[in-house]
Amino acid sequence: MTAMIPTVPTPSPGRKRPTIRDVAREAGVSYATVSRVLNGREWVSPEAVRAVREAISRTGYTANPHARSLATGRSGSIAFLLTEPQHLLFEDPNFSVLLRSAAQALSDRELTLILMIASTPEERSRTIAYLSGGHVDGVLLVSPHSGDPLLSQLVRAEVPIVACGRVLGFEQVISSVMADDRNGGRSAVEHLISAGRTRIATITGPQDTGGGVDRLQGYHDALIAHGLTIDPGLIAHGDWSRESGAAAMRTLLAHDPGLDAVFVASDAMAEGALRVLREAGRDVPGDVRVVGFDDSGLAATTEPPLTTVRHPLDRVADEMVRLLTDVIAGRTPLSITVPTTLVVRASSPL
Amino acid sequence: MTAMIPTVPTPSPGRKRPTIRDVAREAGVSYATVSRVLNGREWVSPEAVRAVREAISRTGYTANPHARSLATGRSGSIAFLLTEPQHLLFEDPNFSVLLRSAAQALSDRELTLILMIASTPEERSRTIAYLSGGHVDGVLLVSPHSGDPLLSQLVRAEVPIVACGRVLGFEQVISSVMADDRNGGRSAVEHLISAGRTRIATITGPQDTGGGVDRLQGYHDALIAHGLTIDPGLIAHGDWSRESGAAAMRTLLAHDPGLDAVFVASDAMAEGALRVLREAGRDVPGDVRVVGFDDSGLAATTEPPLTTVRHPLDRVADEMVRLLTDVIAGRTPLSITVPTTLVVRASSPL
DNA sequence: CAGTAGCCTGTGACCGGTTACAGGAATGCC
DNA sequence: GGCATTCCTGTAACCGGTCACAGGCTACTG
Repeated sequence: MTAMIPTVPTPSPGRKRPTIRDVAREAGVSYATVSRVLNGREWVSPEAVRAVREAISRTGYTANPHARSLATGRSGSIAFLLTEPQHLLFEDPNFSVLLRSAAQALSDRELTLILMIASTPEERSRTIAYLSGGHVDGVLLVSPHSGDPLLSQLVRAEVPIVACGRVLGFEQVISSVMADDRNGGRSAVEHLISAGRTRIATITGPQDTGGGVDRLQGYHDALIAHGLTIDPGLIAHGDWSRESGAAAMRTLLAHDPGLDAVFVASDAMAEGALRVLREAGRDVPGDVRVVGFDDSGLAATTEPPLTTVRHPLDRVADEMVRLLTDVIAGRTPLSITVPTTLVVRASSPL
Repeated sequence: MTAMIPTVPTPSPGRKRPTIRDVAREAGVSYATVSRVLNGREWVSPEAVRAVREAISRTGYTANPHARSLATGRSGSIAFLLTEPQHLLFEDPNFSVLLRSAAQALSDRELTLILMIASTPEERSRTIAYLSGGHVDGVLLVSPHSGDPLLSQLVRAEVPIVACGRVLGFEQVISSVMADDRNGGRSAVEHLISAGRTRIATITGPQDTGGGVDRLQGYHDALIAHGLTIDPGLIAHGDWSRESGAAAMRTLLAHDPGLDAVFVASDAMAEGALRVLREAGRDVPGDVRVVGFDDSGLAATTEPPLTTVRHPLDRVADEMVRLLTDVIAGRTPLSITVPTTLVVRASSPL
């Protein structure tokens, strides 16, 4: 398929842009007819269509988006809202990938992506005002924490929302798309168990996020299913960042120097954990096997490359956008789960 | 400064949003007066101001952005346009940092950031149509290549633009903000020279970008200033990506196995180069010193940590936004350079 | 006291689309 | 031929703001 790039007949500079009435005059029809041709949902005679089409290309007309938004009440744009504290935002390639995929999915539907970052208090209040002010048709919410007051304010303002990840406590009001965190976690730990490891630790994410809770639950599931006991001392918490992963790993090693595997709930934290293990003289995967979560860009380039659970963010973004258009159209809240798969690399080979 | 988060009195759900006329009725004034209070650039009596203020908070009024845009001809939004091929976009934390900083700078000026990614041909044509359609007030252009047809189309459409990095061939028509690439490159290479290295190679960026050309020029400057000869075999080209850096390093080693230093024009490429050097059994910095460019998030975590030229992207983003508002206001094209500094780490210590 | 300058306010036109409504022309059917 | 139906089109109202203009009121000046 050769992509024809239409050479837009730039409206002669200086003069102001042609309006629908200019086109109408040029085509010898009324402006309502032009509008009808543009939207194509009402009956228009073939000749009129042709005349309008020609007039449009002759004048280089493009619709004024603001006028259209005013008349229809839709803006054609969607906010991509990040609420994580600043330093986490871009350390992990995850956000970037999700952003890129969302941009693509929206663009395919002729929607535009407005990026909003609400880390600081002023940013947050500006964000609320903006979003409830009707600037956007809907919101894509990234990794929200359940206690965040932003959530209830958005819900109150009745802005259509789809979140990435389950929003604890808001399952009935906020639609979401999540990876199958629980089964992903379970399969990661089962992989470690089937390699014969028995003193398996985990570094989890924040317990006020769906991913944090569910991945830990998967860890429990696997241990219990295989008759292993759960040692609270082998469970450490992080905030998804590298540094928190490193710190958690230090804690775990202090508690049990003989642990022989770790399931880490994000690749960024796993990267920190690997660093600490290396510094502590442990061989990975010989002494300690490590499995991460996300299969982000990092995973292939850590030392050693990381076995991890693939979190299909492109799929997630796609489903989020699809779901959001449904929610905008009036659908009741819904949660969608997309499957995960284990990607085996050197940090825990087959 | 305590950040007061105003509790927006959400307009009672169900009923539709109050308009300026509702507020006017409530306050007992005409709607024009309300508009005046809102914009605050005309004389209004103190009592009227108070009455309107109260009516606004009582009704929970917020202005309809589309109506305002239609009337004023300004949208209040800026496009952040990425034109790099997809795989490069998010591998390098640079883009993310620039994006984050730009979002911040725009938000401070009550402008919103619309993210546009134009990698594929359809995306490009959609982008052109969108941008020349008057949806946005201006465009922030990231690392454009000089041959890109998008450039001339945007210029033709008279969209206000500020680019990140010099746009070769468009210096007179497109404003830009660039790091001091040439002096940055020069200082990097002088650092290597002062460490006594003499067979200094370089891996440059694309030669149709300002950064690519200028950083290479800095390399030339330093060698010439210190009486060293320029060996074309010690100059290799990359596309900013890790892989291209690795490939270029292999080429260089093949040409001159005895080279004792490399200046790499981006950290991502430097990361690839370090990997190849390690595989080739070279000690860094013992056998080969390496200096990168950008001081991106990668630099501190490479093995060994990378000495690099700091590219102050937060400053750059800030200047871009400031300049763009000027350009929108009618300023003639202008180029701004922000200084760089050398950050010394283990890959080429003092 | 007339004239004028400075405040303040309301009316109405306008931005550029969408869409309800009414009506004209052509066709089909009795 | 009369009438309903279907197709097509134009007029006008509307979306919710901004802003030019005209005009009223007060206060100051000569």
